[in-house]
Amino acid sequence: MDQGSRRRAVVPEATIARLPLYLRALSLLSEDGRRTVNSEALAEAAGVKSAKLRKDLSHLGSYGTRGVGYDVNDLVAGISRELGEQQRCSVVLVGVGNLGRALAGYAGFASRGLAIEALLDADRNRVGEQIGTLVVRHIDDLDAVMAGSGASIGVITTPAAAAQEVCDRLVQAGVTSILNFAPTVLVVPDSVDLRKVDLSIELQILSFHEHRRAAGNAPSGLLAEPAEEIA
Amino acid sequence: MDQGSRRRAVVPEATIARLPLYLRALSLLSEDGRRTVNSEALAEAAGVKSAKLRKDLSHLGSYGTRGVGYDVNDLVAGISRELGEQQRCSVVLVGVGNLGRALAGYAGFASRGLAIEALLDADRNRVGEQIGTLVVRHIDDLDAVMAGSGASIGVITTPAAAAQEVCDRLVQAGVTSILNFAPTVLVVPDSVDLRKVDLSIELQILSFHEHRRAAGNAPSGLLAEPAEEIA
DNA sequence: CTGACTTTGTGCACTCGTTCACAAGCGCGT
DNA sequence: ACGCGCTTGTGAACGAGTGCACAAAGTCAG
Repeated sequence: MDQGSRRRAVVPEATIARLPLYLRALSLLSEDGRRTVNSEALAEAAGVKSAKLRKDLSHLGSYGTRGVGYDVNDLVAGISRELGEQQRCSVVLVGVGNLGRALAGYAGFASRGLAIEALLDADRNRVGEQIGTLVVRHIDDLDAVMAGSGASIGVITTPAAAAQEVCDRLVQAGVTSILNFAPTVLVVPDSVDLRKVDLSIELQILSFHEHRRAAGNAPSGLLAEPAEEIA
Repeated sequence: MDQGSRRRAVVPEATIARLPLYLRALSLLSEDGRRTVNSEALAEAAGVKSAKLRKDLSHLGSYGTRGVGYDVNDLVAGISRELGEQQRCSVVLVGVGNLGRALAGYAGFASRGLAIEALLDADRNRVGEQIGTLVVRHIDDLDAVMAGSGASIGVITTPAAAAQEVCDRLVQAGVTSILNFAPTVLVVPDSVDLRKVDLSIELQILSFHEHRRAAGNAPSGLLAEPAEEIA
């Protein structure tokens, strides 16, 4: 059975991470009425080098035409399929603070096949609050929510102290992928896919570069030669 | 004299990205009263392998004692210095939507030497609103704000459509590092350091793995081995 | 003081990802 | 019909990062 899965043996992780980028760039092009686009133009729109773009796309098969470029619609379809947007993936979000609200209100999800099915929180004061089209439910309703939605992805936007417990409950409820925004290290069974986003770290990295830039401006004498460093 | 700048020739980018993690783990250990910690324990607390931790730390110099481990306080001081937390880095945040609010309220910044100095928005309805200790100001006040704070880092949490214009204004106002949360590709002069965080992409990556898991159920061997160690 | 034990720091091999450069392939003009 | 000029797809070189395994360097008991 080698249906369409000839070349799709392995798609590198780094490539996967860029596909949504390409998809977004392609959507803009499509709205502009572009029918085809070459790797140079698409790469620029996505903020990558053209060679990288071509190699990435080559991993999902041959969607381009030499001498012409890529058919915008075909490519959108191809990438979408690769990302699994056919089967609308249901998401449960736990922790309706500012960040949770931000994610709940993010328009990009729905159009990408990702539907946030439920908002949960441990704070009874927040339960019942309406956000967008959803109503916040209590975390204890998790099992009921899961039964109703068949969600398989959980998003944690709780304070760090609550994250591990929430994580455990999500796992027990049958969630198989978890996206953690809480600034803490979570432990999950090997069978669960765990990703982490740490908003503060990005700023600290910038701060580092800022710092180094300032330091690098200093007189050259400071950095000097390694000279007698060894032994 | 030759203070700490002996070995700091080059610190790999990947290492820098993990330093905040170590710092957080160390803070917890410090609060628990730990005076020293070995690479094994710290690595587990930070969610990395011990060898990686040691190599990372070795890039900032020799903060460990063989046979004992690392002095928690020394290490905190060393990493903090490396990250440039001495000079409190001022941050200007533009776009006070849900995400902007979430970042503004994030407690972790202040304790890491990162101070959000100002919140700006283009929406006059939001101007004047108080968030934490700050009052939202209009984006047109940017130059005044910059003059008063000397901020060098800008954070963009506006809708995608407004991001490039905001970015340009930040650059013109003298910001030298920008963290972009808007789902769009920004163009900046080479002299400006630009980083990007795309919240929706992370979810799409999870969705992909979810999809693949469902689709590619086991051409090869069995899944996984029993869980190893879950502290 | 010495020897055994612990833990760091690091050389090396390996994997993963990026970049270059170019042959293969395709459409178009003539 | 046919070569010409584009653009893709990809082999190969390169570079960054990871993990292993061990020697170096310290502590501690006796």
